Amino acid sequence: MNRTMADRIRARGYDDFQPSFTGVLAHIDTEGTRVGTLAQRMGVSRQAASQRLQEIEALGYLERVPDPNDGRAVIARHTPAGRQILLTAIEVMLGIESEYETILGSDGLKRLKRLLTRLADKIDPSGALESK
Amino acid sequence: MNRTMADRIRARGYDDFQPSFTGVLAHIDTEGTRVGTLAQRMGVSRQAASQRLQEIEALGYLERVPDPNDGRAVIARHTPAGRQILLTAIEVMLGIESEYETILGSDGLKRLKRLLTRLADKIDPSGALESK
DNA sequence: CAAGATTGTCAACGTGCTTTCCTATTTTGT
DNA sequence: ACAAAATAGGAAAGCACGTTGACAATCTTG
Repeated sequence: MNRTMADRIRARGYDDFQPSFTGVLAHIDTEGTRVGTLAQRMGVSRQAASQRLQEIEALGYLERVPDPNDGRAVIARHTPAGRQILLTAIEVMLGIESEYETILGSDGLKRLKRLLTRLADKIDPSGALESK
Repeated sequence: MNRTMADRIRARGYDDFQPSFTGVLAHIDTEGTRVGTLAQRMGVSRQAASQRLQEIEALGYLERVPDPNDGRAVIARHTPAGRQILLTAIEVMLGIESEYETILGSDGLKRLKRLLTRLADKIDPSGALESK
């Protein structure tokens, strides 16, 4: 699904969009999000999150600003272009979901989501990383 | 799930087992399977399949023999050690499934599988590769 | 206020894939 | 029968995305 999303977002003119971007964009809130928090939400290391962030920043969809409350921290937030691409991504996602709904039926899709959510919540609650 | 499997298979003494191996091992039938067929089943390029095959062969779980019916082709098949590890993998998989069953209930797991299978069958029937 | 913890990053490397190019064999059309 | 085309497999290079280890800067504590 993620790959399909990336393909279609690219097809809409965002040539350099990578599958890994969806996770980043989706986990940054409107007021911006710190790198560590983002990494946690994505279930990857801070370093990995930082790398994606840099790539996306280079394309102009995000910017990194120092956290006023913590000199160590950096806050990533959407640029206008980023909000634009986010809207596109949401459209694309809804489109894909509606295709799934055609295949599974409205109830089927709902049940699938519920089952997967339940599983994801119980299993490996925050990824296998912080076990360290 | 795949990562969990690999972790547990490693924990059972197969130190060098990689997550990508599950797909390979699972798609090779008892009489052996040609590289191209395997690639198709795995949904990757022949080259990728060939690479995994070489890694697994180096560890002694598979062997590659020339196809007697086609001088171009190569057949990959399990070695005794390969059948051994395959049994382990199946045990591990059943273990994981039973954990899922605890979370979702027996009916829940069955429904989940059915929904996912239905989706997988309709979507991208043989991977986005052979569209080329 | 020194000792320790936390935040982010750089650098190096691992895994799993793709693409491009190539050889060896088989199949086909005439 | 045989050249032309198709097919099977693989080597090499590169890419996407992650990891780990080491580090400087800043914050928090005893």
